Amino acid sequence: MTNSNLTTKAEEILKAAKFNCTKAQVLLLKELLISDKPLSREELIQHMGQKCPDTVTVYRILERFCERGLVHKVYLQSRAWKYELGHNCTTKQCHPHFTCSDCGETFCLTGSSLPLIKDLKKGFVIHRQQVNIDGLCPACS
Amino acid sequence: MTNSNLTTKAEEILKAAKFNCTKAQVLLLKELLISDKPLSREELIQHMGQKCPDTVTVYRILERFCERGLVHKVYLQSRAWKYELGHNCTTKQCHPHFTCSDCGETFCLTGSSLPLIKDLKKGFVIHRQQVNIDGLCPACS
DNA sequence: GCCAAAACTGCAACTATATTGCAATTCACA
DNA sequence: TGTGAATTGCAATATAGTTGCAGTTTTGGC
Ligand SMILES: [Mn+2]
Ligand SMILES: [Mn+2]
Ligand SMILES: [Zn+2]
Ligand SMILES: [Zn+2]
Repeated sequence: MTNSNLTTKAEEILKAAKFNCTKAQVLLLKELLISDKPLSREELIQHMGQKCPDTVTVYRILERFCERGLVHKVYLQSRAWKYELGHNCTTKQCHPHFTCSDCGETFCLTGSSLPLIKDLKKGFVIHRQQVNIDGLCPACS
Repeated sequence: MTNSNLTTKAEEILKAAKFNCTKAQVLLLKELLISDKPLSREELIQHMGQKCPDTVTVYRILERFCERGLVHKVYLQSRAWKYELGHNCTTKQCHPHFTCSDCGETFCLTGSSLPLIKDLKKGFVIHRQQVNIDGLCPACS
């Protein structure tokens, strides 16, 4: 996809979700669109290079995106939160993630899934089920 | 279980895992033994009261316990890590956790489980699978 | 295109969480 | 009981995320 097509796509997504097409939001969304794994604030900032908005702005954009479900936080071993688009997830279930204990790399297992948990006691309402697997990746095993 | 029995139990566990029975390690392990959910460093310190060891010591003990598998870190929404004994978990799978988006309470779903993920690409080696569910607890739904 | 209101941004200060270095203390075990 | 190894406390430091506020950009109506 050309950079210009990518920009258009990002703008369309923002409009559809009723976000303003500010430079910072478009730039950040483009990074999320081309990533094949969840990214930390730090990683996003590195990828965005010189045009990168302020750290605080990055956090605030991510928070806004999360509030409306455009983006998910993924809770992994790393101390820093990671963020990814929600588009590979069903209503109640995110695809599983695999993190290598050795090299630290995280992989999105978009092809795999587990059933939603059953037999929850009365009164529990599931919003989203996340699966995280620790282990060794092909490069490290 | 009386407090003295609990102490004995903690000491036995420590010895079995080749840990020294220091005051701090016994005290901390006792807190983990009586908890029905994963606890943060902050929560552990509050529970331990005046006899509580230094914050740094708490972190270091937890780290040592984790290294040898006595304790697991649980990765939840909260920014602070949470810790629990590994004794409710099988080799490759921890019991699922449910965290209420409203009140923030975390529940150990020791009665439920999901199958281990299948069809992982060649070369991936699973160490541990964690399942985290966000939603509403009975009190909040 | 121009304007006002709303949304967004950057900077500085701040909070929360975890780590490191090092000297002092405690523990296991002979 | 004495000794080396393991553990601990304290102070300093690092890392991750938040808040307040003034200034800028964006949108939507004209
Ligand atoms: Mn993913
Ligand atoms: Mn648990
Ligand atoms: Zn690896
Ligand atoms: Zn609740």
